[in-house]
Amino acid sequence: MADKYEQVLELAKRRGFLWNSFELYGGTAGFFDYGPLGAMLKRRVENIWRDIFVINEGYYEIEAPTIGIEDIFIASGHVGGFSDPLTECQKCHEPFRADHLVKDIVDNPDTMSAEQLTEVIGKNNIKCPECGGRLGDAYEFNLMFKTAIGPGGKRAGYLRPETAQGMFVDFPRLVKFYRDHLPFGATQIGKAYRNEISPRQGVIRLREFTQAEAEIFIDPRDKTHPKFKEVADIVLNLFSQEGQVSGEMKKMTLGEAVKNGIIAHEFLAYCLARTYQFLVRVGVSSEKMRFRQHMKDEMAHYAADCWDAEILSDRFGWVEVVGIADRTDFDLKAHAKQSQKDLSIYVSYDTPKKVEKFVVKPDMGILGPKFKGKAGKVANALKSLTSEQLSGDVIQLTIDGEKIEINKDSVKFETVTEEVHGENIIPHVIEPSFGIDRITYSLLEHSYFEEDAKEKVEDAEEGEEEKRIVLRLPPEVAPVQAAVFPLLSRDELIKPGTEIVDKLRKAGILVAFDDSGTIGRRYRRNDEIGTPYSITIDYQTISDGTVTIRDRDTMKQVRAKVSDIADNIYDMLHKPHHIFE
RNA sequence: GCACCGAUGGUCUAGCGGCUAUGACUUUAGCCUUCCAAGCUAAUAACUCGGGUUCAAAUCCCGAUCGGUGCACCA
Repeated sequence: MADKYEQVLELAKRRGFLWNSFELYGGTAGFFDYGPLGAMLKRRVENIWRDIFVINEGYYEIEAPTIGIEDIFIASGHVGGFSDPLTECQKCHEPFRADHLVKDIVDNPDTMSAEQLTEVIGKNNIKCPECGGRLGDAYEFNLMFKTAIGPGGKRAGYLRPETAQGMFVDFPRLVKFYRDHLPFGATQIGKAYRNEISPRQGVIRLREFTQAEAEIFIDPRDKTHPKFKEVADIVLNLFSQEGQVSGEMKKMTLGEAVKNGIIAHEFLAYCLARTYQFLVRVGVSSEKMRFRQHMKDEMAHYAADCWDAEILSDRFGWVEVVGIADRTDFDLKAHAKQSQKDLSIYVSYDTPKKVEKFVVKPDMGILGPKFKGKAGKVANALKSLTSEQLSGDVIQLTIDGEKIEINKDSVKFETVTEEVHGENIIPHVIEPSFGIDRITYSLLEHSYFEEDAKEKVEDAEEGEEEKRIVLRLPPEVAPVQAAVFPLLSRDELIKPGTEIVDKLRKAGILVAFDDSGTIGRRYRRNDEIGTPYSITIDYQTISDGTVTIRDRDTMKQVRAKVSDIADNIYDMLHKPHHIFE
């Protein structure tokens, strides 16, 4: 029996949503093309993401290169950590995970370098598990695609394995753009690349994929969110750390979840809410969606909390489509270290703090001429003294083994109360990271229905069952937004049809015109690509200037005036079904 | 990557050493047709690729590629 994945992919291939890449040359695993309808669908999904995160949250979008330089990925840990140690049999050329071969001999093979692993393999005389041949030196197989920048191959470049680093690297510029004010965020929608050893699961695991990521920089002392109230009552399917131990999912409001400490803080919970709204809006079923918290050992050591949005797919089970993490200051610190640049931001206190400070002011006008080259050292020595040590008439110092006496007139000191208005901190980062391809596949699967069509039509004949394939895409994401059909392929009906097509196109609506075959067939053709509205021109159109508009999901029809057809369709794309109610 | 299984028009499929390679649906052109695909006529369109065995290979053998399943892997 064909499962849902098979059905969806068959439709996707046939109608131009998804194609295996390079099919002409036999194809290559891990790559997919978006066909005409798929590319449009994906764009619409991305634009809804922009509407939520860029327009409504105000996290502007940037665009960084897809190739990164080595420093970036040394800082991010991808050069060192984003790899597996392999060793190859010299005889049968079978590759093995080097750390797995020695796991019975040493305690923590996953922390060992390739050289160390080679040594262990040599000392213990480990042979190829397949043919008993000698094993070669262990080497790191990095999951990043490597390339060379410029001629000569001297500078290494890597295809980015995530879009996130672009925002981190631009941090100093972003700080200025947002005029030194936390919180702020930047987003990026773009391609990322991972040279998977063995990609399977079709469109779920790709070697080249599209990510939509936001990096939101917040003040670590305040992880509340000003708009949290708006989302506190949203109920989500939460699969917490505890829940995973007991095997229990809980429906809970975000307000409760934060209050009970299940979600670390408001800001993260807020991101979960917007993620939920995004996924529902593009057509993922809320019934087949959950938020799963990373287990302690699954989370990166620096992460404060991490939740994945997962969708239930027929074949693959629960699939991660979004990761939402509080990454703390890890990334900025790593880049600060690697680049030797200060990546902190000055934050003001609500009320200035009064700080008592002991200040020593050596009088260089006296010390300078007296000590000449040593004056600097003397001054520094004085600055480190306490008020007791400075309070005598004569102050004793030892500089370079030499005893020096200084008159009290040469140095002034006092305790002052200073107002401190703020401090430099390294922001924490909240990172929602979306796998656009997986989301696009998910909504196709969740929108795919095969149903018995006869029940729906009013004057249907009893008896014969007939299958109708329909993609119940939200009108907002449907690639083709309206279809125009002359009831019969006759000139007197075709002409008003093409006029309506023009009208709709001028209104920015993607519309298809179809006059081939029977009307029923044309409805079905459009049902299976999710076209939400079909407009049919009949003889009544000629006499009274009305057409029928048919709703994809209910197959109901209403008559509407040609004169305001563009407004009507436009409204319905954004406020679904209203003229059918 | 390994092991097992598979690969025939756009889709599904028949063929299992000997043909001009089945059939259905789709698509296209035309006819018919006043609202939910499969009425009529016609057309287009396929043996995954490379070797080998044989007088003869879609069919048998080997390899590659792609796909599925299990193992491994999965920031």
